Amino acid sequence: MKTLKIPQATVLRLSLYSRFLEQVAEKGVVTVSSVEIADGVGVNPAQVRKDLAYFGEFGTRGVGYNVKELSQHIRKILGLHQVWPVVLIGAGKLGSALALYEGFQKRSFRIVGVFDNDPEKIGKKLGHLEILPLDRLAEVVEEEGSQIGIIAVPADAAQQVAERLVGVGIKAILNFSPCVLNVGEEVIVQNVDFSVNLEALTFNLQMRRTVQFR
Amino acid sequence: MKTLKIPQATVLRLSLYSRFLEQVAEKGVVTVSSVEIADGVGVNPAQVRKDLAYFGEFGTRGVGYNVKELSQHIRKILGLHQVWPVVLIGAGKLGSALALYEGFQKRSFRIVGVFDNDPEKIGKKLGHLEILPLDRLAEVVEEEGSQIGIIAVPADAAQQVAERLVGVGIKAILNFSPCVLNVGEEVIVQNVDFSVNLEALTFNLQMRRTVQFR
DNA sequence: GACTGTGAAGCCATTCACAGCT
DNA sequence: AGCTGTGAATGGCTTCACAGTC
Repeated sequence: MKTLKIPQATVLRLSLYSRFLEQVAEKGVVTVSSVEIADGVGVNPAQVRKDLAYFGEFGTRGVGYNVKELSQHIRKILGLHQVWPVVLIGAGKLGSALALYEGFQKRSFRIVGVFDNDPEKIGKKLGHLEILPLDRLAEVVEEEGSQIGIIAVPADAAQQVAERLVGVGIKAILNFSPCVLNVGEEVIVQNVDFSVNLEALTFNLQMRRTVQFR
Repeated sequence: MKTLKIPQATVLRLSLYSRFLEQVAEKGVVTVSSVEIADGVGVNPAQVRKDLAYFGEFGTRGVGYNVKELSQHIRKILGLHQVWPVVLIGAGKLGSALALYEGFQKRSFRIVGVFDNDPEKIGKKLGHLEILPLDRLAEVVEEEGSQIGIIAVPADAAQQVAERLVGVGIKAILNFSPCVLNVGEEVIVQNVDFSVNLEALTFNLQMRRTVQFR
């Protein structure tokens, strides 16, 4: 077992496996095979086995994988054995929805600060959190030890916010704004871009209309 | 120039090119090179040229691409020369944020119906749209000719909603719920999954702490 | 017999490098 | 000289196929 050079695609799938395993664990299932996991998340069984094999030998030949055990392993691989304090920039409609989303804590994330630059919003509450002005960002990041920031501001402010986040020591950004952020190599960015995904749908719909498939 | 077998990755990038071109068009720029586009969206210039070459020869050697012209071409390739009527299921926090998001119309999408099964919400307004019960779905889809549905409901309802959408003739689904949908081959699904993306961040943060990079 | 772990093969996507046009 | 379009080379990811284990 050696680490280093894990395909990005593998990491994304681990997340899916993890959720699937927690689902079946709730139903009381004790053992699963790679075929069951594969069916559950819509991939090839060999893929599942290969993905897991990057990190060790978790299964038993002839039997399969112990659900609880594998679930724990994957959570640890993904770093979810600890709680991650996250700062959220942008308290608009999307930002508010994210701030109030209960699903984060189930996956081991905790929003520790919500920031906005609109004086109208500052001081208001989102759940148990008060919306703070951006000047308080550095302070909160330091206090809480946040390494992750979520950007939920309009496109024209996103780059500026990104730089600010990097400036206060944030190491990873989840970007919901519809633009490409320009940050140093050392900062990890993941984009959640609905338009891009919607447009993949329209492209394919159009294709099917003009070209004959299978 | 032949169609068929366009890499999925190419389609996603086209969306980025499209947005980038509209940005620079607003600034009055007339011509761009593949290098400028590449820098703008963070990819390799050869990639840009290859992506575009799947669909024709849009550039002029020695000069570059005409911004307006290329922008139009790409919009057409993505199917954005027409307006797409979209139905949205789920009027919770996320659904509401999506219903009120102004960015969709800039990209040629129009939300034509918002649905929920919570009697508390039905009848309330989201912008100019009234929240409707799910029984009205078939009617709206038919009237508006929607082919695209957005799922913004909790995980435990998502599969059921997906089947309902397929049942009324929806051909493509943008899924915001944290689960893998099981629908027929003929339905196109794109998942927007924040947890998966967040967990890619934690994985990488953890990696960097334990393993030495470059 | 059932299922994992894994080398090898196959497939797809990205990047290089250069001919060809302006 | 500058830049596109593209075959060839490379790199990465997925799937196959089977030896190994229970």
